[in-house]
Amino acid sequence: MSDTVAISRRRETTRRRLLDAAAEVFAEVGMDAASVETICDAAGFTRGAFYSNFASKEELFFALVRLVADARVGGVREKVAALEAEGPLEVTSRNAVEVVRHVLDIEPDDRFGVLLSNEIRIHALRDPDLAQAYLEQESAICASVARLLDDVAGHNGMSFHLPSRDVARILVTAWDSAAVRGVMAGLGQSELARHIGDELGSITAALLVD
Amino acid sequence: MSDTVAISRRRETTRRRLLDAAAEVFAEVGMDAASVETICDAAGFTRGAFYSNFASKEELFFALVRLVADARVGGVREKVAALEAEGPLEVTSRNAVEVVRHVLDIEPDDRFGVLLSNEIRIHALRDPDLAQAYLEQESAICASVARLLDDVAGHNGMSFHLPSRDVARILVTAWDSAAVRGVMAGLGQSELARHIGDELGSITAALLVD
DNA sequence: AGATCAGGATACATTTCTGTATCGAAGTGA
DNA sequence: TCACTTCGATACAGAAATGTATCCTGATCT
Repeated sequence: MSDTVAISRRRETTRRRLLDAAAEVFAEVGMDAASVETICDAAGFTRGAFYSNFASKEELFFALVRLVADARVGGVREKVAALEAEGPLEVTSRNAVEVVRHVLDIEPDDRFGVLLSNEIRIHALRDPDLAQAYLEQESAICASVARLLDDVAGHNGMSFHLPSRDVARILVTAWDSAAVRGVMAGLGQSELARHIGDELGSITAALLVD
Repeated sequence: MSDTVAISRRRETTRRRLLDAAAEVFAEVGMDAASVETICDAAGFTRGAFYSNFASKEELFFALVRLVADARVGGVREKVAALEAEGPLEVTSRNAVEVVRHVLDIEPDDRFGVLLSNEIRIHALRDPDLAQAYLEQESAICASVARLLDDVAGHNGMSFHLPSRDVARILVTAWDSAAVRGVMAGLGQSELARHIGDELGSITAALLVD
């Protein structure tokens, strides 16, 4: 009995290492340009291990998308919960920027994350299953952000020019596009974060009614 | 003399057909998943013609990106100029939606266009040269839109909560993301256009100060 | 008309990738 | 300790893609 357990454990870590390596390779060169062998090299395995765990590169990609989506959504939920637990945030239209910096903190995306999520995005544009997963993920994230916005605004007697759900979507969208521009401009980790923060801050301020 | 002219003309149309076919194939399956042969089939040529015109698939891709970028920027400039030539647009915060529908008209992007521009985008994320081209294109488009916004707002004694350049960027960004969501949701041409229009309209209204 | 040449087609050599079938090592239970 | 199982490594065959070298056609000029 402990037999199968130990064995599945090994299998699990192998799968995981392959998935991690694949994420990196996919981010770097894209899913289509990545060969199975390249992924295996990066993971420190041979193709034997790969085909023992996945039927194809596509199957691995699907698994990876699920993993990433869950991680993202979970991460946002967590951070939002943490923010709310810190007690009511003090906000005025003046320091809205600071609040959004907190929201930004939700996902300190670096180059790697931006590349990976855009890789997922383009494949979701072509595959209905992936599209659904992508839309659900985005929707879940927006819902979390919207809740946070409601909370913050409510505790400060403020509101937005749009339903919080729309504001959330705009912010998430702007965050993504700012990240893309930042990566293209070759910004490093910290510059990237500040760049995104500034952008989101000014948008939030503009959408706030006080 | 008319020799070389006629010959270059044939060459030009061959190049063009290859570029058009490539655009379609790239949009459909992505640049990395597209084989040179597939592109040639789509264009009605063999690989001989291809390698007689391009050194590699990458070179063709670069040429295509330039073409698309120029077309986009030019298209936006044109439509904006046309809108401005129609005379001062009447705008109130009430019909801001309608004005933005005009702005939307700038580029009635269908599924094909969305796929292609996102394909270009992800490669630009990985290639510095492409990145520069991409950023310049976006910048040029935003500039046009910003001019239009200034014009419209000026003629109506209104302004925005943000510099028009920022508003333009937000709108272009939102437009892109709405298009992506629409394509993922499987919307057709007309639904897609309305979806994007609604989105941009409400954002514009929210950012308008009257 | 005949010569010439550009440009696309054909044929070929090479590389790369995939997927499967088989092997061997390491860990586990009796 | 010995048989057994699992799982990753190795070896192999086939397919697909690339790039080049050569051929062929049709248009142009004298």
